[in-house]
Amino acid sequence: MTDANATPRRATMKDVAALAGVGLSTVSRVVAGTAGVRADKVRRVERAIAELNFTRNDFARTLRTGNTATIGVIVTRLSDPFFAQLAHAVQERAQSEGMLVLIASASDDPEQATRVLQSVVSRRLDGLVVVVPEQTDVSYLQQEISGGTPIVLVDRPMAGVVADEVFADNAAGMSLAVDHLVAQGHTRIGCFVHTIGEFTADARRDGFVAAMAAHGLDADAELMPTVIEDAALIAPVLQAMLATDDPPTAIVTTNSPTTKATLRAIRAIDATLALVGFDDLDDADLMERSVTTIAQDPANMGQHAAELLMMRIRGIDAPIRRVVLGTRLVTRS
Amino acid sequence: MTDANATPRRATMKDVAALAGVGLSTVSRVVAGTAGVRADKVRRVERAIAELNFTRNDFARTLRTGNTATIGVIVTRLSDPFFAQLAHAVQERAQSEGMLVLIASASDDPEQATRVLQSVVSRRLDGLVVVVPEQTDVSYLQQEISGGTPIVLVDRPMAGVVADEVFADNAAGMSLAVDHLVAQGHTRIGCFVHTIGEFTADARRDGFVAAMAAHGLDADAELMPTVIEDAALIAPVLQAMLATDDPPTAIVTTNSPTTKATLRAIRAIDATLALVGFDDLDDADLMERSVTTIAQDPANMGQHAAELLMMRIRGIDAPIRRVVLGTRLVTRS
DNA sequence: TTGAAAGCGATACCAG
DNA sequence: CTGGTATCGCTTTCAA
Repeated sequence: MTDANATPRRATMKDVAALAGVGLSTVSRVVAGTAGVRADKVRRVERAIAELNFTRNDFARTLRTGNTATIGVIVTRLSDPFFAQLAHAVQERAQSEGMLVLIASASDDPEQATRVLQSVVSRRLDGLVVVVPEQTDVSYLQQEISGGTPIVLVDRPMAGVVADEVFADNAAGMSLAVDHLVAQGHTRIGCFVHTIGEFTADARRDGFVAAMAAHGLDADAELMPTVIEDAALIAPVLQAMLATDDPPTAIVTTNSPTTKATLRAIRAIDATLALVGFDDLDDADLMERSVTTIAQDPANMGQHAAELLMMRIRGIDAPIRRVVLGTRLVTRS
Repeated sequence: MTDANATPRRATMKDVAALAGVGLSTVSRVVAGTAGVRADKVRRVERAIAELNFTRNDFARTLRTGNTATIGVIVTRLSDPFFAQLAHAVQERAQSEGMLVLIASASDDPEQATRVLQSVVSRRLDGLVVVVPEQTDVSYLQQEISGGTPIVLVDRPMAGVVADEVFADNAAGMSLAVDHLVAQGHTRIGCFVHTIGEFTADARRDGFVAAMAAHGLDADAELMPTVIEDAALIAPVLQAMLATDDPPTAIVTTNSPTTKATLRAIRAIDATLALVGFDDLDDADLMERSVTTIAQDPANMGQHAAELLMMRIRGIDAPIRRVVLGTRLVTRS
């Protein structure tokens, strides 16, 4: 209240020590909760802390001790609910261990992702959960790992980085989708692949082909276009497919934007088709057309990633682990 | 590569200086990009940096300079898309200024929110964007503000904290909703309020009442129940309303979970009703029943919050500002 | 232009 | 039990 404008310098342990009439080390002990300080001194220190409104400077502490009690989560786009949930789960888990989580959003642009990743890495956090575009330059991550900073890769592997990993079982998921459709009598099934040359897209596409083969069915390349996640572009492709002699009666998609775009395309050209989408859709029950989906569980992925990281941070020296999480068929008719 | 297991100590500026054969300060200057170092020395230092794989320890830097180049964003739940988008927008804006963003998710539980908030505050970041449950204990935030850490409150005010604020114009939004329905000929309009005693809920409810009054219509208390965001609980309430002599022909809701729950309730009891929901719905175009909404723009809110914060961080000493952002009627029939 | 040296605020080892 | 004191790694005068 006195000296209202001049930003009052924050109290340090030295100030507390002076006011309490004890040594600096004693204050440090009290703050750290170390046992072995006489009760009356503890009280005096605590009173001084309250009076001066002291909070310890974590930067100094970190500089001295080297640990940050913080883990970093870098996801491609936080505005994507999948990643938001993933990040949230990591945070919840880490928090229960008293750690803080620095969440950073990297953007789809590999250049920018590299910068964000760099700036997080330079924070020397205790561990990192990483989901970035596959083209991102992550060469220095390996150095971090060998430098002792544990890293967990989620959703997709990164070339040149050997680390613990948490992935969805993409192939099994596609198998679930195909099994479901075949059980309903479909034999001409198409697969809309969201992109090419990326881990999840390729894995799901391959999974589709394998699942079809397992049923003795042919995965016709004509029915497996790589489609941009845009209804206006999907509609003509779909229409052309349906105009052939042997049109598909069902479609499987490889991610949720594609599922939504396909739903819009189907509506636009008023087609009749079964559809199974990879990744669950929120509020699918409210949709005009029911959609069966293959649900991944982002929260579960986040928990596993956090778990793995905590284990490494605690110094457990187990071999590199790859956790592959199952998916679930959510049937809606 | 040599000495593979013993975690190699990270190189420091001192190491770089030694290898490059220059003084410590020179290395610091090169790293900081300060002008006035002879080109050949710059080169030598850079070579040494590359060789030793040096990265500056930000904690030491922060300890010395006092600024973290990091802002904190605390939101109630990151798994809520609204907040995820908000946080993402802050991050994008901050990043373009070279700042990092620490995003923390606080949970709906005020106790836990308090702890998260505390731990973020103890990080002494350059600024904070805060959205926490209204019951959260934020007494110490005011100290932070007077201690020089700028804070921006988003979405809702917090008792006892005088800071810059970014809110949606809740009353005007409700007015948009009512105007729209009245223009369609509705006069008996209900309002499902998601809770009581919270800023947004109260503001929207009051806005509804005022908007009705502006049309000379009565906002019947019977038609303004406080409903839990659950279709099973809303259905009987709605059914009872419709069974009266003078049933509503339209409903306005005060947030998106309520909108969705109401959609489900309407479907469950097969009612015929117009509906306008506060907060836009993703993929509303794919829904069985079209829903007109009042859209807030979380990204815009985030940008404004970041802008305000940057301004304060730069030391602009303007009076406290309250930014009220407009909402938009998204008509779907 | 450059280097030496004094801190930033905590921790932790050592005597007492 | 307690209090000095030497760091942690960097920035920033201050002289040279």
